[in-house]
Amino acid sequence: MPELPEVEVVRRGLVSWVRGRTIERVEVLDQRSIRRHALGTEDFVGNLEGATVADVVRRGKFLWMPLLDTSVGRDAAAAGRPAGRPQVALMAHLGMSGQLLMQDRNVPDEKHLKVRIRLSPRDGMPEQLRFVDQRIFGGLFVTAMVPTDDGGPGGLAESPLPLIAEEAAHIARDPLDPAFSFDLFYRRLRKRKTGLKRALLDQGLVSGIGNIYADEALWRARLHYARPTDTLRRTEAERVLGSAREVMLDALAAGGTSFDSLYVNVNGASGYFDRSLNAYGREGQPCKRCAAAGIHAFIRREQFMNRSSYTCPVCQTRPRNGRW
DNA sequence: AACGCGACCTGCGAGC
DNA sequence: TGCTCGCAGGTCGCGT
Repeated sequence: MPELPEVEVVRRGLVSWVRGRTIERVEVLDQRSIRRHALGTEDFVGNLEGATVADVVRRGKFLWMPLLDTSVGRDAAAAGRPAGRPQVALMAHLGMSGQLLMQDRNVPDEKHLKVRIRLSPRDGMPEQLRFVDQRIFGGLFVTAMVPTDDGGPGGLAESPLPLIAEEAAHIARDPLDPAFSFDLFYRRLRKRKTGLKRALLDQGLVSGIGNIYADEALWRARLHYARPTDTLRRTEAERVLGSAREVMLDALAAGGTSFDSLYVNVNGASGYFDRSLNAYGREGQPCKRCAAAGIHAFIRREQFMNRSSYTCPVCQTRPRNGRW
């Protein structure tokens, strides 16, 4: 469900509610939602209770909250480390259906409420941060903050910390990251022997792009999903990357893409970017660009990578004989 | 290195 | 009405 714009909407919504607040109590209502926390529920809860949220940071679709722990701070000082430097973070991945919601204590539990985090009181702010997840592909876990070789966590809010959550260290920077390097992306792309959409969805090459925005970026760039990456000219790679950046910024401005109540921001509201989609989910409907040029062309749906891909057969021509 | 596939889950709408 | 099927924004790990 959530791709970069949706996760960024959540991050922005969260930051003013949770930064500087202390986690008072954690309730895990479904163990499956913390299965990526290998040391179990007790360890998960123990790491969180008493810690203070320093920030909310994102890379690609991973979101985490570096944690300050006063006791860790004292230990750190004794050990000669800078006091108050986050050693761990609360990591969240929303998977296909995860939600992070800020709720008052009197709001009834959501049907798929998995984890409840009570925060220290603050005037006019909801008490609880709730993790709600229907399909349980997402989850929460505590992870170490480790030094990164590429200069910081990235995301739109550059954290001042030269550390990254360990479980996000294998994720490449995303196209909205000010430190994203097109040259590095293009060099790595040309070395791949694969199709363009597969590459766009590879979070180790470029992060944040999922099935919706891959199809939208390819449509905007007039490129086919199966185009071999090792034949892509620099201008074409710039076009598709620029399109991805544009479409995700547009979606961000619209509050994200929601087809139903599954994707909502931290206040429970849906985004409206689905009205602006040109390819995704539009099977059988006219290609708007072709229609504007007086050509009758209809968006086609095909199975690719065990999921649906939407393309215009006229303006996104399929590669022939691998010759470009 | 790349790819295909299954696993991890619940719920919805279509069709019978 | 109730059943089965296909489908859904993602990631990980296995075998080939």
